Amino acid sequence: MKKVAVINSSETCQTRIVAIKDAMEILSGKWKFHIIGTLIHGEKLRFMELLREVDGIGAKMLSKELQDLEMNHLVSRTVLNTKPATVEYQITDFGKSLAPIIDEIAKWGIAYRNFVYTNS
Amino acid sequence: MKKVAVINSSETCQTRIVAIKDAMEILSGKWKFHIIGTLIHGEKLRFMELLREVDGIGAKMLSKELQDLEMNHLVSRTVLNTKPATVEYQITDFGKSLAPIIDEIAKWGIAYRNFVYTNS
DNA sequence: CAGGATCCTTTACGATACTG
DNA sequence: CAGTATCGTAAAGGATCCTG
Repeated sequence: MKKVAVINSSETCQTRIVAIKDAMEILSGKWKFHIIGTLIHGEKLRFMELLREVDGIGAKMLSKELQDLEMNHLVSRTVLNTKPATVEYQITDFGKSLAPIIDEIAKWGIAYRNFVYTNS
Repeated sequence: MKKVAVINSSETCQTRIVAIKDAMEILSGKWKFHIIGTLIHGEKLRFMELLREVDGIGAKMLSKELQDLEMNHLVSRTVLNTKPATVEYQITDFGKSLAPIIDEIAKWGIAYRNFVYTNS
């Protein structure tokens, strides 16, 4: 009984560590959260629109990050047959499940500012 | 009235972006969450203990990350006058405010696994 | 318009050896 | 014990030019 409990708790802990590693691997980098945040906000954006809205990013980075996000099922990509071709990016339903994380991070970032400001 | 609303929402949006940038700057890297998680779990750990508990990290990285975290008020460092000197690291109260973020990320990491597993 | 190719700079990270 | 110094590699990020 005790043994089972220990094993379970150990497994839970390992699971958490692996889960955090997974998540960070997918979400790491300078731009992921900005892109996702932008897409959650304004569904269906074209490449150029994202390039403008995600402040400071370059075309290469945006392209690469979008591919990553698409590969991980967080963003969908639709090519419209116009000419010249336009492409629409959209957050997936699963991608939307990141909203709570982004909210928490934003909240904490604000709290951090207040804290540093108050204690300096 | 409309104008005020727009300005407010724009300011709020900017604030969020900056907050996320702040937070990610402080929390980015391969090890921050693991170290913080470990310290939240088991208050008062020495350098060597952390080196053992944070799986895979090297002394140089640990040292540098701890300095970062201390500088950002997330971790406190206490030198005990024993010989040879031992040092205790401890999460600060403010550092503990990261717990919700870590929880959300861990939750999401698990959900991600399930999602990918189910859709593949 | 949407991006790939190329080249370059800068960080991140890691192994090893060494010191108070 | 708790680090620092040094060196080296790999990955991230960016500027510019080019193409269907």
